[in-house]
Amino acid sequence: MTYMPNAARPRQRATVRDVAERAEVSVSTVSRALSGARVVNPELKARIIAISNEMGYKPNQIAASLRRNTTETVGFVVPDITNPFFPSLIEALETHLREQGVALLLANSNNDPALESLAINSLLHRNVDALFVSPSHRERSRETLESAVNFGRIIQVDRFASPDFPYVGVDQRAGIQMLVDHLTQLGHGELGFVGANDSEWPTHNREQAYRAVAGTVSGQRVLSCESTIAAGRAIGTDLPRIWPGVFGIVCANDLVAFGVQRGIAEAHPELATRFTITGFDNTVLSEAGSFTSVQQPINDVAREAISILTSATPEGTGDGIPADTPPFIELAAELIIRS
Amino acid sequence: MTYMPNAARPRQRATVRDVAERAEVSVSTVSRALSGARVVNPELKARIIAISNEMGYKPNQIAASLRRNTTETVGFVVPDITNPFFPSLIEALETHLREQGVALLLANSNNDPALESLAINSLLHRNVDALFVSPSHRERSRETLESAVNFGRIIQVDRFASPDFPYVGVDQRAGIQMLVDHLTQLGHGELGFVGANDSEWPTHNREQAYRAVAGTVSGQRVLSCESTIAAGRAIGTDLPRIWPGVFGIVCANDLVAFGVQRGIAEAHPELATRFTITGFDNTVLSEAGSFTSVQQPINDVAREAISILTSATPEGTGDGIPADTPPFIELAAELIIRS
DNA sequence: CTGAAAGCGCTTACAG
DNA sequence: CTGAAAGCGCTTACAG
Repeated sequence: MTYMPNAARPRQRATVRDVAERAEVSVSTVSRALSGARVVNPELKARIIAISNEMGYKPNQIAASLRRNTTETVGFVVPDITNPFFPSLIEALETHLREQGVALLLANSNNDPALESLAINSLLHRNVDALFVSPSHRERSRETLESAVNFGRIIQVDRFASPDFPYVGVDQRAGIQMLVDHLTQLGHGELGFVGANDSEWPTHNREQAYRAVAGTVSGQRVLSCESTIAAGRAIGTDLPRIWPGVFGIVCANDLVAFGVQRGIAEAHPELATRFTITGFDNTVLSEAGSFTSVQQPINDVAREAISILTSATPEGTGDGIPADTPPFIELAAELIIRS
Repeated sequence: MTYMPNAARPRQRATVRDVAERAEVSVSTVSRALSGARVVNPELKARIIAISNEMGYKPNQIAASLRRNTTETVGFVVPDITNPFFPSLIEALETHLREQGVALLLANSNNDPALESLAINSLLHRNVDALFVSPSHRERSRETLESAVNFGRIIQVDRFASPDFPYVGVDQRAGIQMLVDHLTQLGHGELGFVGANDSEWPTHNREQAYRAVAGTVSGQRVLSCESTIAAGRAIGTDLPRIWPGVFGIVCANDLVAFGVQRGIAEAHPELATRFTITGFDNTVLSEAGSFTSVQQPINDVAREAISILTSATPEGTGDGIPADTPPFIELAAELIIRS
């Protein structure tokens, strides 16, 4: 009951030394027996393992990290964890990493390049073995990333900001092509695109793809907004006035699509059935709104991103300049059609 | 171009020693100047800071962690990151932690107590300073948690499994009361509850609250299912047959509510407008389905959970038995009414 | 106010 | 196959 600061408390966790003393061997032998890094006499090994289990010994990963210069931890900086796409991606990454005993340090940049910079540096200084990042800003994230170029293992996922680092994402253009084809087949001669947004790589890229793929007239029909439900809703409210007679709407992502759909339903319920709204990312929102969307192969993206890491050639000039240009991988997407 | 393993590469990062040599002082002085842990001659301090910046020196947090026995990292084990409630909670926690320079190690247990056990131990062995966990299972998570009792700083958030650790969540009963009152005021004399689920603390608790709060007849009208959209949808499809004449439906959470709503809309569109479905957690799903839900004070939950940590008395017997019974905190929820 | 030294708990050359 | 020793990069009593 007396005051007892942490430092004065009896040590809670056994160390290699404790195990070594109990087993009457050297710490080296304990370490080797438990890590399997080197051959140890089988009987001795068994005895050490038994004693170690008995004592509930677990190696202190921090000490091991310091010595081995590897933390078995990777960072992931996402721009917006409340966009349901990212939890799915986090889940996929984590599942694959767990198999390799790697843990995930997560940071949310809130689509703010300044916060992102802090987050990236925070994770880097925690000596993550690798850093996955979906850059918040197509242009303004670049500087932060490139200032970390001497740390070799940064992988861009889903969003791209710098050619100096590998990228794994989805083939946006093919996805947009599928959406435009789908709308056309449904009889929508006139199309429009909602959610152009220069700051984010995917929305910007989808806009570009749309302009290239839709017809001359439809290709020019583009509205910009933030990638939020609220922004989409505001536009949806006005859409029949802005583009009279246009009912085929390609949206930059599910957030915007969902908002547009709701805006129309609220302000123009009588027109709702004439519209066909499409999204992108096939999140729970497109399921919610029952609109067509494009499914990214999230598991493959995660696996590919991780494999870049493990397959990375240990070559390099040693001064931070990689031997080859970093891979830029775009995986095929799938159209998920809904009523 | 020649093969050069990592170990042979020129050291990338400056260390205290490098800074000390360049500044012609001892490493102790560098450490003190940069950490501010002790008074250092102001001019000297300024010079050291300048040199350190120039060299781009950043302390290796792993080494500092080993020495100080604190990692400035906390773990958070969530049961289902694809339930939009948890990303919101993660975001809130991370925001508050960031202010204190603490990073978040995230693990997803996928509602699986076995995975959860692995995740908890993985984070513990990484020496997190504290561990937040939303236990996957009301009963089966308990053993895992209690086996970690010698690690003092585990906080249960949103879900409860063991009385040995603090808990912060929402007042489920008050929330359910508000929902029942709301439905009654809308003229629904007969109510039913969908989504009873013994394995999860919140759904179980909400069911209990519902039974206590709804009338004698309504209180017995309870259907069990998994906490997923799909399970809710399956029930929704059958609901008019199961409970004819009952149109006021309290659901265990937004996932179930959303599913029920869709199931009804798909299978019985003519009845859809007669139903009033309510959810819980006020996620994007209740926004999506435009149904009434209960908003948890997520920011307060996060803040409260963190403050338990910092306000923890350093008392204790030193053998893992805390001086008092751990706090059990239920914060007030808010009814969000939608059409 | 500053420095020399110890030590956090591991892993891994180096000898034998 | 095993042990004694060095060392990862810090921080912090201990002396002065």
